[in-house]
Amino acid sequence: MGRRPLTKPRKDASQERSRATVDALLEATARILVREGFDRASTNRIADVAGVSIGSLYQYFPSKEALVAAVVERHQWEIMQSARKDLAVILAQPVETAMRGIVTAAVNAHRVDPKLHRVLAEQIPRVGALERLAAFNRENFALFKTYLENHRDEVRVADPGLASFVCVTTIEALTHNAVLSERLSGDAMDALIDEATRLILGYLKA
Amino acid sequence: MGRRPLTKPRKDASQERSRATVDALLEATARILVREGFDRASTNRIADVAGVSIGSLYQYFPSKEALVAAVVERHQWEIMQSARKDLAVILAQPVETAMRGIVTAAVNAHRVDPKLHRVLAEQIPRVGALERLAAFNRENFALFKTYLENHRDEVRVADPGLASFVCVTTIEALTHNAVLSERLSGDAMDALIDEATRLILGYLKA
DNA sequence: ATAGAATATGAGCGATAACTCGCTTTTTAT
DNA sequence: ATAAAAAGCGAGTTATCGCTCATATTCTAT
Repeated sequence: MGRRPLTKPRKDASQERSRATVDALLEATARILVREGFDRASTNRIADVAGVSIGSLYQYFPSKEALVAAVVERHQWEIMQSARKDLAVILAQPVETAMRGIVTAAVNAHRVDPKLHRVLAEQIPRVGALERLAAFNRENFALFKTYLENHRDEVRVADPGLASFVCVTTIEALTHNAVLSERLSGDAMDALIDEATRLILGYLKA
Repeated sequence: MGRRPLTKPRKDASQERSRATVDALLEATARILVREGFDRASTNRIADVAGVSIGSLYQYFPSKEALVAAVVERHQWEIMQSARKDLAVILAQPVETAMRGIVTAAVNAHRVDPKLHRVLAEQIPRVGALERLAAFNRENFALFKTYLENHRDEVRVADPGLASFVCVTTIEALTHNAVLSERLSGDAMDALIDEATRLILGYLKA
């Protein structure tokens, strides 16, 4: 009887029950990360909070790192959902409105579970998930650059690559800091969006 | 015989020999952080690399956290050394030259042991050292705000607090990303300084 | 020279972490 | 009804980590 992998982590969950288990694990991981930080998030504790045995955890995730990476991936997917629908519209518009739209979209993206976003941004670079984050940023960069090239007549930009680096970095930093600073009353947020838009437009239009 | 603290970590090192020990420990910690990351930097390993016994480590640092915090502090002190002398000159100048000076100073500050800077920025927020970093940023923010208020006639700024947040965040993010991105050939760096200066000046002068 | 203070040592303790494995229970398919 | 596959279980293994302490060595002052 060739019994093979009983402890070797399985890839997918085919039954309804197991899908619920995986979900509970992801949810528990996110909750513990937010409430207690990465260091307190032991696999035993995660399984406990999820109401699942430690053995089951390792049926679906080969390591703690894989589990955290899955949480990161899921969060980024949700952020992308938030941005994608706006983005299609935005990229078809002239710079004045497009830039304001991009800034607004960035703020909204950061508002998807900001506490989780913070802990992932601050404490997770250690796991390989850093790679995914970098890829995510590269995609934003490429999108922005393409937009600039397509609207070259509206802006004064010598080097679209450099300008994209400047703009994407700036927008990301401003929205990130603003949302995570608890300085985020609705009015303050609107003011921040105004300022960021002015900043970027002033730069692009010389 | 009231024998008191034999294992209770001592505060300072009075003899030459012990000062060398402390220094070796700080150096070893920085080296391991850079080459292997926070997680591999166990106290036993640090002591080993420093060529010092684990017992001696705990004579001078009450905990691993204290040791890492000391490394952070030392790095920030070195950065401040780099910035302070420039800053006095800069803050007495009109915005056009001052902003370029600030951006340049920020770049130079990030160039003090950039690898250590990266690992401290990325992996250390967990220890209380995060507090020191926040304080550091708050100081930059306050300095910038004061400058803006003193030069109100040269710029068009409705809210100096908001404008300082925007400028400091932007400069920090741009220099941080640029220096840590290995995109740092001398020419590229100069171009980045130009762009950042234009960005900030365009914003401040409406 | 010598006593006491300062400094250095490293085996080992207690805690906790990630992860395994033999086994039971539930579901699916026949 | 029943066998096999899927899912679940959790005590226990292994490893390492931060840190202690009893003791040894070196330095300073008299």
